[in-house]
Amino acid sequence: MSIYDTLNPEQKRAVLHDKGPLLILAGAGSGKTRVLTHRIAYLIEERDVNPWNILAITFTNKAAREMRERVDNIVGYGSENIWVSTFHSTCVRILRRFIESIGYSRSFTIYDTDDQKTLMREVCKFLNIDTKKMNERSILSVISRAKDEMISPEEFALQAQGDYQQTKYAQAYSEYQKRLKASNALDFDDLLYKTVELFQTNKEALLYYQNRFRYIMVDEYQDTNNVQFQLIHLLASGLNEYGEREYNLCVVGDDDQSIYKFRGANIYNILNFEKAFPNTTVIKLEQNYRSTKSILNAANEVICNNQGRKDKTLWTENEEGEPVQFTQYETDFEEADSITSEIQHLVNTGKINYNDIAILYRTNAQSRLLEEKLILKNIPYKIIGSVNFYSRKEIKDILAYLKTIDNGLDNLAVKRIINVPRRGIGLTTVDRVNDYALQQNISFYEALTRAQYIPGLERSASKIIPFVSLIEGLKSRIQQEGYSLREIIDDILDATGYLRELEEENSEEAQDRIENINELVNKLVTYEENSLEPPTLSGFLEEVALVSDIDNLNEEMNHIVLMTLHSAKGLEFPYVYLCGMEEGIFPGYMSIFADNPVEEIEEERRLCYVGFTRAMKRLSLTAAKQRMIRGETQYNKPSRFINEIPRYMIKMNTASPRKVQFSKMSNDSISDKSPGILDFDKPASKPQAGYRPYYTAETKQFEGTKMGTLDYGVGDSVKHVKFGVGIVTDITKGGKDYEVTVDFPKFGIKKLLSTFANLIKID
DNA sequence: TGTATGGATATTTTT
DNA sequence: TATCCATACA
Repeated sequence: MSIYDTLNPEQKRAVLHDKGPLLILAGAGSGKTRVLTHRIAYLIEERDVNPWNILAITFTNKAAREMRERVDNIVGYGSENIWVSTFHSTCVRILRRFIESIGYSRSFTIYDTDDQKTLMREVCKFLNIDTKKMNERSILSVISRAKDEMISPEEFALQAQGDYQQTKYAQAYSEYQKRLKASNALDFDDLLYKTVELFQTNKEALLYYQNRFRYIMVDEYQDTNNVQFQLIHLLASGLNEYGEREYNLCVVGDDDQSIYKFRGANIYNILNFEKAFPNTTVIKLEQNYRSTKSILNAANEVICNNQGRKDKTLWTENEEGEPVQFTQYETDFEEADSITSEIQHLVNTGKINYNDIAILYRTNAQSRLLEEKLILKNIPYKIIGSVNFYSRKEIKDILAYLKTIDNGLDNLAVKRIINVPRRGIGLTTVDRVNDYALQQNISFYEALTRAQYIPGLERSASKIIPFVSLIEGLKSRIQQEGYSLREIIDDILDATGYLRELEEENSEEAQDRIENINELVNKLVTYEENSLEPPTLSGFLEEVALVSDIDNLNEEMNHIVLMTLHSAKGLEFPYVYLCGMEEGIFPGYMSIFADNPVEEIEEERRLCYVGFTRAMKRLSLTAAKQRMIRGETQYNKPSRFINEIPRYMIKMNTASPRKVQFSKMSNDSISDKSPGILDFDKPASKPQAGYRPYYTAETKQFEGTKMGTLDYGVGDSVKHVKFGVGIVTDITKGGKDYEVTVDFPKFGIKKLLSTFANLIKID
C-alpha cells in the first residue's frame, strides 16, 4: 500500500500536482497539513526533487515544528535539508547571511513588541510628541502599516508633506528607524521588509535563494500580508533551466479563516492568487474529517452570511453527533459556574480527559471569571495568551542581561537592567549618560564604560563602575573555553543578586517569578543540549525572540485549555465551549460600531466559523444576559451568530431553572428576527446546581487502546527503516491510522503513522 | 532616588 | 475592574 492511497481524490490531486502555481483551498479540518507533507514526500520520492530545494513556510513555530516532525516521519533520508520554518525565522536566516549588503551588521538583535513600545516612548520624548494626542501604539501601528507597504521613512515623509499629523508620524518613523539601527536591531516588521529590500537591491542574494528554493509551500496563506506576498513572489519567480518562470508555488489556505486583517493580513492575496500567478491550478478540499455533521452544518450556516468569499461547502462523512447546544445564563458568573461544573461532570462520568476540552472566548479579559471557578473546583487548566512567557518582567530582565553580555549595542536592554536590581542609578543619571552617548555617537553601554569622564556624573559614576565591571566579568567568562550557557545564566542570577532579592521577598508572586526564571533556565539548557549548530548566546536569544505562547501548548498535558478564538486557530478539541456569545462581546462593540461595520462583522463571523470548526464532537455555545465589563454591568442580547443558525439545528438549553424567568428571557433577550428561538419544551440538560464531586486533579488513566490490525503493542520492540530499533510507548487511533509513539535510542521519541512507518515487530 | 497617588484607559495579536 | 503611566512628594 502506498502512502498516497490514504488520500481522498482531491487531496491526491493536490499531492500529485507537478509544476506551476497551485492554490489549495482547504476548509477547516480537511487535512491540509497532511496534503502538504505528503506533497513534499511525493516531490522528493517520485519527482526526484532535491530536499535542499524545498521551502515550507508557516506562521507559527508550533505549526513549523509539527510539519517538520511529520515530514521527517514520511520522508526518508535528507528531510533535514528541507527548510521548514516561519516567515520570520526564514527572514532571519537569510538576513544573517546577507544583511551587510543593506548596511546592517549580521549580529543584529530582534526587538519585540514591548521593546518597540519602549523605544517609541523615547522617540516621542525626544521629538516632543504629545503622547496624549498621539499615543505610541497608534504611531507604531502607522509605522507597521508603512513597513507592510514597503514605504521607507523618506518616502513616508514625502507623502506626508502638507499634512501636520502625517508629518509628525513621518518624523517619528524616521527617528524610530534611526534608533533601531543604532542599536543594531530589527523589529518584526523589519525582518520581512529588510529581506524584501535585500532581494530588490542584491541580485546575487535573490538569485541564490531563487535557485535554491525551487519548490515553495505556504501554509495559512489567507493570513499573509503585503510584504509576505512580495517575499513569496520574489522567491517563486526564479527561472528554470530553460529560462522559464515556473512558479512552483503551492499555497494552502481558507479565506473563511482569515482573521488577522487588523494585523495587516490581506485577504486579496488568496482571493486574487489566480490573477497574480497565471495558470494556477485550484483545488478545493471540502471534506472535513474533524467534526460531526451537526457542528459542520451550524458552521456552514453562519459563514454563508458573508459576501465575497470563495464558494465552497464543507461536508463530512462523520456521524450526525449531538446537536450544537446554546445556553443563555442570567449572569456571566452563572455562565462560568455552569461551564466548569459541566466540565467536571463530563470528566467524572465519561471517558473524557481534561485535555479533550477547550473553553474559547473573544477577549482575554473573559478568562478571569472562568479561571476563578476552575481553581475553586480544582480543575487543571492552562490559559494560553494573555501574558506571554517571554514578556514577563523577570524573564525580560534576565534576557536583557543576556543581551547586554551578547551585544552591548542593544541600548534598550542595557537601560532596562542598569538599575535592576536597584543600584541607586536613577533617571537623571541615565539621561546624562544617554546625552553623552548621543553626543559622542557611541552606544549607551560604551558611554557607561567611560562614566568617570562624563561631566556632571561625579557621584553616580561610582555606582556605574561596579555595574560595568559586573558585565565585563560576565563577558570575559563567556569567552572562556568550555564555559557553558548554563553557567552564564547561573552567574547572572547569582552575581546580580536577582534571585536572592526574590527569595527574600517571600511572597507568592515572588515565588511565581522564581519558578518562571527556573523555567527559563530549563529552556536554555534544552537549547544547549538540542541545538544542531554549536550553541551560542545569540542563537538562544534569537530562538527566544521568535516564540509565542501558543508554541508552548503541550497536547500531552492533561488539563483543559482556555484561549481566545484567535489563538485557537489550527487546533482541535473534542469538546468546545464557546462562551460570551453576545452582541457587543462577539461580535464586539468595536466591530459593530466601526466605520466599515459590514467588513468588520464579516471578520468576526469568520472568527466564529473558526471557533465552531475547532470542535470535533460537541460544541456548546453560551451567553449571559448580564455581564460585568470593566467594572460596569452590561445587558447584552445573544449574538447574531446564534440567530444565523436555523433553530432546528440547535438545542436550546434553559439555564438554572431556579433563577430564570422564562417570560423575561424570551422577550428582552432574543432579537425579534427569530421569535421563539428558545425551546422550553426540552428539559434542561445541565448538571444539578451545587454539584461538587470530590476530585483530585490527578491524571486520569487512558482507556485501553484497541490494537486491531497491528501486530505489535505498547512495550514491544519494533524496527523502522530510518530510525532503527525502538520501543513502542503509546498507540492512539487517529482517523484511518494508528498513531504509534516509539522511543528510539538514537533518535528519541517519534510519533509515526502505522500505515507509513512500516514498523516490524522484533521478538 | 524611590515611592505614593491619581488619572486615564481598555479587542483580537501567528512573529 | 485592574493596570499602566506621569507627576508629585518624602
